[in-house]
Formats: sequence, structure tokens, C-alpha cells
Amino acid sequence: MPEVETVRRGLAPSVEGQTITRADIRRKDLRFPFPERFRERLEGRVVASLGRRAKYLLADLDDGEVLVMHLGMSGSFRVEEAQPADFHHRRSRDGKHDHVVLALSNGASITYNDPRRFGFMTLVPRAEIESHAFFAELGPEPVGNALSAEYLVETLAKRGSPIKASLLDQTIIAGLGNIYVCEALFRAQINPTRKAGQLTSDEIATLVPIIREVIAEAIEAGGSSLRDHAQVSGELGYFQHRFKVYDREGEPCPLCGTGIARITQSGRSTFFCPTCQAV
DNA sequence: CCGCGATCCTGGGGGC
DNA sequence: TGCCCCCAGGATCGCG
Repeated sequence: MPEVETVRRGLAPSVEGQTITRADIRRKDLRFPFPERFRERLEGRVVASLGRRAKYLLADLDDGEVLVMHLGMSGSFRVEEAQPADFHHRRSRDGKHDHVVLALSNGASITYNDPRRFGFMTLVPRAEIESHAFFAELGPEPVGNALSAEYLVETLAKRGSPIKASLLDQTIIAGLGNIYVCEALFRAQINPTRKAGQLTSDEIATLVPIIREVIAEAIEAGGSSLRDHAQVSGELGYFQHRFKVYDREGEPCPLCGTGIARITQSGRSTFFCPTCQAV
């Protein structure tokens, strides 16, 4: 989610208030087929605002539709600002996995690139957003007041799955990804294999502000650039330099020196300190 | 109803 | 150099 918020902040100044003058849709699908008449429904529309819910980007269009976008694992946007006509030949060449290019009335263009094509774009009427399958079951956002300790205590109480899996569940908290769950559990010194329902209220009360803090720090750092993610300018995020455990298998724990462990939970890698996060 | 493994897809890195 | 296997910021589906 910090990566998505970074993309939103990078795109917003270039797209908000602009008309989409041309939509170049270069294939028929990403993860899902593009909607019917996708190009026609985008061209001529004004982007009123660019928002975010969980890991979805939401471009509010002036005809009552919302362009819903998800970056999946490898999606990225880049912005090319307006160039003088005679500088045309210097514009960056099309990348191999550039799937959608939107030209805007201010002369900028935004390009969606996604090698793995786990991302998607679709159009949903504004009035149906809340009830749409993408959004209806989402839990609270991890920053701000939406996520409370009382809520999380109550929600986790019924859970028999490991706390790691529970925090990745978007219906419990909307927007936490693998990196940030690992980092938050480390900071809270909670073992990722413990059953969610067996955490104490005190542990959960400790965890909630830590989740907010990790996410806020990561947004401020422009997200984490491991392989694909970059800001829309092409600059990398730098939160990866602040990882204490994620992607650090075998390296010493910054608190106690024990080697960081990697295990697999629900098919995803979990990194943790076996000493600081002992069961 | 739950929890988990398989799955979609391409590319990068390490071992041999 | 090349091949093969493993791994990846996500989320859904179908199974037991």
C-alpha cells in the first residue's frame, strides 16, 4: 500500500483536473479483460480526482464512472511531462510491457507498465463503488483513526490462523502487504506463527500503533523498491533500506544479533527474529 | 465457514 | 554461456 500511495501522490498533480485526450490500450486484457469500449469511455473524460482505497487507485471521472486500477505485483506508472514539439525524438522509448498510455490535455502522458500482468483496470459507476465486490468486504485502512485496537482485538479473537496470515487478510485490515506485516510483527516482537485469537489485548494494543507507524514511515520514504516498484518519476523508494527483517534471511537481528529466519506461511515468505519474536 | 495450496505471468538471480 | 529451479510488493478460487 505505501507503494500505491506513492504512485497516487506522484500521479495526482499531473492528472487531476486534466482531460484524457487519448487512451492507447495496447492489449485486450491484463489480469482481467478491459471493459467494453474502454478507450471510448476514457477519451474526453476529465479526471476530477485521484484517490486510493486499500491497494486500489481510483480515478474519479466527470461522467460518473470511476477508473479502478490495481498494480498487482509488478505494475508501475510513469509520467512524462509535456515536452516541446521539437524534443519529441528524446521522449523515452516504449517499454516492453507498456500496456496502457493515457495522453492528457496538459501535454503529459502516463504509461502503465506491468510485466506480470497481475494488475488490472476497470470502470465502475461511482454509486456502485462501495458495494462492488472489490470494496464491499475490505477492512479499515491501517493509517488514521479507522483502525482501532478494540476493533482488532474483537476481529482477531475468532481467528485460528496465524497472526501473519490474519494481518495480510484485506478484510481485516485493508492495505497491509507482506513486507509491512513482517516489519510490524518484528517491531511488536510478536511471533508470526502464533494464532491470532491467542494474542493478548495488550499485544494487539501495542501492535496497532506500530502498524500505523510502519506504514506512515514507508509512505514518507516513497515505498519499498525491491525489483519493480519505482515512483512515477522513475526514482526508487527507499524504505527497503529500513527493513529490519524483510529479505534479510541469515543477517543478524539489529536488536540481538540472532540470524533472521525465513519460513513459508500460506505460500508467502515470512521473515522474523527467532529470539526477539520467540513464541 | 475456515485455512491453505495452487494459480495467473514474466524476469532476475543463483547453482551447476 | 546456458539451462533449470526458485523466488517475487497480490488476490482469487477450489479443495478438504
